[in-house]
Amino acid sequence: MTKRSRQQTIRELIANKVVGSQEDLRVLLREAGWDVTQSTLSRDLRELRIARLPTPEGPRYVTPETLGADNGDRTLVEEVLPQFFSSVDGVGELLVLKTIYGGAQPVAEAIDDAGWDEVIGTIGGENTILIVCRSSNARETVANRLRRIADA
Amino acid sequence: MTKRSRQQTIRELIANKVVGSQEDLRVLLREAGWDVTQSTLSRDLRELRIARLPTPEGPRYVTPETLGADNGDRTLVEEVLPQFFSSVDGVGELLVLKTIYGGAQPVAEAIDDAGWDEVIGTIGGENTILIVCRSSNARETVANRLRRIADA
DNA sequence: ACGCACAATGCATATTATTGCACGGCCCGA
DNA sequence: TCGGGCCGTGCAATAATATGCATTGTGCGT
Repeated sequence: MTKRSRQQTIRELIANKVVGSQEDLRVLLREAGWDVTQSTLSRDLRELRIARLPTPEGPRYVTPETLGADNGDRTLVEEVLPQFFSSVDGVGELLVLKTIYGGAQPVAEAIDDAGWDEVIGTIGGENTILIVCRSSNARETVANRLRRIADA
Repeated sequence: MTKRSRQQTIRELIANKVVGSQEDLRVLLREAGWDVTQSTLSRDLRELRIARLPTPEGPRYVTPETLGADNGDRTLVEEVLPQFFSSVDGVGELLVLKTIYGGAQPVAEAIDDAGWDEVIGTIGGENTILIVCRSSNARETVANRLRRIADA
């Protein structure tokens, strides 16, 4: 009955159901025994810092934790690189790829998944990825490939 | 002029400015040389998976990546290094800088921001930073510089 | 018990976002 | 060269969200 428990319920609903609008949420809450207006929900969501994320299937409310984790299913280098790419440079067998802040992790993962022969492994920080290549030559190849993909 | 570059610009704007509405974004884009309608932005934001997060100061658009780490303080190497420095060592073009626990991230960022020519890139973990230098020689230069700054 | 302060909420409305539809440009195959 | 399909976009209508203001309830000090 209290505001706090209502907000707790909201958290659970958001985590477990598809909530596309505050009106959706209102209905779910009614089934759970609460009856409040959309205004209240707007304020609740703000206090809970629950974000609204647009998706191909329409808007969805998500918790910040989910937001970080749910980067969708975009694991293709071709898809993710053009969005995050900043620059590429290197020395010896080492390639250093820079991305916009927060982009290193997803891009590193995508490169890993690509399974390129020239690449031995990757390490991603916040905005920098270290790519260890098989040779200096391989480094050039990969660098060029990355540049081409980034420009797509 | 292309959709992709526009979306790239959107990402940067979202990352660096306070964007509270699609109309805000429209204005910023116009200053950057694009002129599109709010409808288009609605679609762009969906494709970019940029979320709208309610805050006490009103709604804000944020990238999923940004959500986890909100650090607005610009930091100078001279400021953070003496505070966190532990040791520096290396081999070949690689420099390994150790800091006290938790210090790697801010220091790595500060070094990035410094924009030293000898440095190709940095990756920070919890208490260790890997610095990729342009050459073995460059590594020496940087190592000495770091030591000097750390002692200040 | 009274009255004040303040949190919580609803109501009405302002502000924002989404979307159906249509149109123009482009690329491709015949 | 001529369609045909498709992508990107604007426009306008619709849907959804945020908020100013009023009201109610609750606790507290006197």
